[in-house]
Amino acid sequence: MQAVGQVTTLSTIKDVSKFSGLSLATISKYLNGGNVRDENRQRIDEAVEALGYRVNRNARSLKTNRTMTVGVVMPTLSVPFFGSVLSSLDQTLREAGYTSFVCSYDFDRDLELEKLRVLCNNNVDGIVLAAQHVSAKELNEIRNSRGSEMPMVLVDRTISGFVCDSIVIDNLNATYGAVEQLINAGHRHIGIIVGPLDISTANERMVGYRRALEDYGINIEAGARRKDGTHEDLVQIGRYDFESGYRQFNNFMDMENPPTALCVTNYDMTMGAVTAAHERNVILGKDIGFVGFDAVDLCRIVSPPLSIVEQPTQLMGQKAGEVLLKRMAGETLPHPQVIRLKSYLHNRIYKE
Amino acid sequence: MQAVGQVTTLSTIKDVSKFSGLSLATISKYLNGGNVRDENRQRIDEAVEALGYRVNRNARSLKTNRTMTVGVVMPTLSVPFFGSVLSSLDQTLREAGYTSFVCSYDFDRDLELEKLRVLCNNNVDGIVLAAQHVSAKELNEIRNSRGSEMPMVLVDRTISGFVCDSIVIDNLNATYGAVEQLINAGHRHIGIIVGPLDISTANERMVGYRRALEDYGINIEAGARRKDGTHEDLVQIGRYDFESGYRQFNNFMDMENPPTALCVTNYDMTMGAVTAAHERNVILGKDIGFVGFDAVDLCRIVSPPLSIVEQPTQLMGQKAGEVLLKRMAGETLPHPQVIRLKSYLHNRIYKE
DNA sequence: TTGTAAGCGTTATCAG
DNA sequence: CTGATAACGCTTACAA
Repeated sequence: MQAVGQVTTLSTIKDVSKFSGLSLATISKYLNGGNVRDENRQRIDEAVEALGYRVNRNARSLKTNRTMTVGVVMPTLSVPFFGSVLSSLDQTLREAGYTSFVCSYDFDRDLELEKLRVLCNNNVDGIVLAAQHVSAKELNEIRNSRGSEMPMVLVDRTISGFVCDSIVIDNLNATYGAVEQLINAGHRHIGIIVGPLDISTANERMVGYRRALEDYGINIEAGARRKDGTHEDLVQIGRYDFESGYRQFNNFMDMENPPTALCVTNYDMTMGAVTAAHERNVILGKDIGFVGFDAVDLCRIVSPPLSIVEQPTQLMGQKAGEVLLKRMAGETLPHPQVIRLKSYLHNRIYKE
Repeated sequence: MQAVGQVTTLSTIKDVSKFSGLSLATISKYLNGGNVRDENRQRIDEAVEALGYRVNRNARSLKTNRTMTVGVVMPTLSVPFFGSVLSSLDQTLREAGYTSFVCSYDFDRDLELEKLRVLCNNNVDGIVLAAQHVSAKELNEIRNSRGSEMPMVLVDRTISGFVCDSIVIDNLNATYGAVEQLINAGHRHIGIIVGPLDISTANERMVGYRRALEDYGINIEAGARRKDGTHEDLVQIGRYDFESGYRQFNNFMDMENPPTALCVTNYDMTMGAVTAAHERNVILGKDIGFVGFDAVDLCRIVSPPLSIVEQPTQLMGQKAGEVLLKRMAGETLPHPQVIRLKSYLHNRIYKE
């Protein structure tokens, strides 16, 4: 090592050893909860305090093969949904002594893979992933890219063909229930704004919509024709963002024969739709039947109040943490552990 | 090592060495961009491929004292503002070969400190922090808790007394400009909803408000009296959340002598205020002068359009990355490097 | 260009 | 209970 200025080199166990006159082994043992003579206990404490010693977690990890960290990979950090999941996930893991590090792949395919790989190389003890583009094959490869199988839990979104612990919402029944409520309120001409169909949640939500209509004997296409005679589609596919909700809502309203009710299937799109409705002076719940997603704040405040599907984000994070902790502790559980959480329908019927 | 089941133990350079018949040194050198004979190049590539070798970054870090990772600590991951900063920050760092790991302290004081400490112990090469509760003394301690001074950049929020590179908004002039515009539009009785004053941004925004009024010779207290004769305060302190904006807006409207114009100083509070206004049938920009913050989506869509202060979140993340990269590269720059970014006032004057 | 060997800061084994 | 000592997987002089 060269002398580079006045660098106060970080103190190690070796320094603590010199300072206290005890051996490395004794100190390490004590620092890891072992028993030492009371007198030595004090000497070590003093030395640690005096030198400002802090364990080098890299060195420790190299030796123990554990980092006590968990990697979390999310599509974005700009939407409240994931933030809320993260918060309870982090807390659950923290209570067990783990730290979680979050990465966003910003909806990007390559980045999704890269982030996962980097985490593995950094030796996290487990991974929580809200997956989108990555394939079952790639995930298997990643999971086996180290000695023992990397503990892994999928949240919110799953990847078809990839057998893995996962915590998801019962998306199918979420939209089923929402649409059913609209049907019960007398609607027969119901539209839906869904997300990109390569995302499992979007797919499932659409299936729930279709099934509800089927079960009640309603033809999706019925009555939806454009001026030029072609069919109008009551299923509008958005990108899970504000713009999509805004635009697709307007698309619906501009139809020859607009739906009398609408189901909008995530937070941002719900915000977009509500904004568009406000702008057009369409009163949701009154002029048109409406069920949104996630925007629970909003439904309390808008008048008349909106019907909203609420997803248990906190619980999702907590469950994900719990399952991951078990896997990391090496508990043998049936594989995969799939937990499908129920969403809650805030049902607000409009009354004159 | 004991034989624990069928664990395919992860391959190391040693394995690559055996497989290829070359020495550790040669392989390491090649893997780090050094020159080897073409023939050996191939043998190594083959071995790496065959064994699925991946470098153990812990071991590497132990040796090199670099991890090529950056720790980012934020108050929350549930608001779009930080998500947007993170996105460009991550990209900037990634282009230089660094990976960023994000932690949220969920507005919690203890957690804020803990996250910083854990990151240091994990040997990140640098830290980006949006600080709130932590003191200058604590930050100095953290910055010096290792050999060389830990490169560190503050974003959005600063800590008084802590000398550090920081990328912030010119908050003072942001509200100054906003209030000035309201004054120019003829308002003399102007209220503001600010955030918690222990957050630097909130403080600065309030100062900007006060100074604008002073400069134009307007008395803040003028005319604001409650029914019981006490003063009403045109400065309402919220918590930077939706609820605060909603409630404080209503507080203002319920005053004996409500302000004729309002400045609301972050995204969530702006959303709350807009919602409350909508609910009360108060038309912002027409019935009452209004300038919000951050909610650029909204101002495009609401009618009449809102005046909004837009913060350059992307640029903030990018600049933070750039400064941090320089520090991590050991460039000698004047310390501290403080970059104060201008916000942009979307000025929408209401016309009948 | 290649190989040998030392050492990064820990933990863990095994005598004392 | 304590203390030498050998790893952990990698990088890096230095020697060949």
